[in-house]
Amino acid sequence: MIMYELKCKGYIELPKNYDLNLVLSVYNFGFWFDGTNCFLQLDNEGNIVALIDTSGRYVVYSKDKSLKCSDLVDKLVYVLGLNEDLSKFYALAEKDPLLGCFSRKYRGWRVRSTSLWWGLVIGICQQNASFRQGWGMLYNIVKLYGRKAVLNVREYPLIPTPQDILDNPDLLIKARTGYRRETILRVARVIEKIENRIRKEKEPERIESIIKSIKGVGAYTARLAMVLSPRKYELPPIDRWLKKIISTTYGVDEKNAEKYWIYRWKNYSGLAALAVTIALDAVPLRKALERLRNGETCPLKETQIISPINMWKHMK
DNA sequence: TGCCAGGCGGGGT
DNA sequence: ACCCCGCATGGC
Repeated sequence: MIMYELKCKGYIELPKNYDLNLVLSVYNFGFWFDGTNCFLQLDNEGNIVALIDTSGRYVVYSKDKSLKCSDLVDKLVYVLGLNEDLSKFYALAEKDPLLGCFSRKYRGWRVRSTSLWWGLVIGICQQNASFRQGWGMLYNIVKLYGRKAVLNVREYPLIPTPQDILDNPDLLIKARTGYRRETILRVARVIEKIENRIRKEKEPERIESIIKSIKGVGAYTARLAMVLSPRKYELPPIDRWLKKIISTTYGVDEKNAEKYWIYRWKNYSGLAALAVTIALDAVPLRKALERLRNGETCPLKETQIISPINMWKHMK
């Protein structure tokens, strides 16, 4: 249990074209977001966390009381992407057959960024599994390892640290991660070194290749983690699902899908890839292709199916 | 029941 | 550069 010494309170000035409710909702769990209040972990260990509501009122908590409030708030601003100008991305999306609707109705969306460690675990859990299965694994991992933050009288689950997982690797089996377990353990062992090597790198290709040096982490996982953690969008995480969607939508051969995607989305290729999963509710490939045929490229409002936008309602 | 998924690496050509 | 297979698990 982590207790906190320092509290910094304030009110976020919300930028134009920024939808905080959307940012907090997408790809979140019910134990972190309830529709109004959101718990955010701002570091690897959970020593710095925040509560924020959809109006922008926040409290940042730190275990170390010698830290400065302004630095803590900077972390919050970064995680929420408050300084990120995506007007170019949404301009490209406007006339796109996949993301046209998304750009009109959801242009307030930003990535809610996480640690590189957790970004990689997210990617690994998506490998060769459906959206629902992958996020089920992640839910199990957070719940089973049981790291917690105590704020006021409430407890919030924290992401297990790499050490937590190395201390009790068998919980990964219980979390139903299957053969992905070995890859998660390899990441846990080297993540600190990887982070240090990446720190001095700027080029996305270099960063990707450093991350890919971990066995079991390929282009898809490395690139997804680059989108989710350091907000680097140049390289798209393209899996079988998106590859097929690209080739049917734009009429390009599957083996040219990535090249075409980058030509189309420039330095926002990674962001666009993630946005498509939101726009199509991450439905399995068959259904996604059917929806494209019917021109249904906006997220659905119905709450029956679990989707990136409403999974917080289902996974509490 | 027996497939087959938002990957990946190893082993073949 | 390709192609092909197996891999835990869950859903259909």
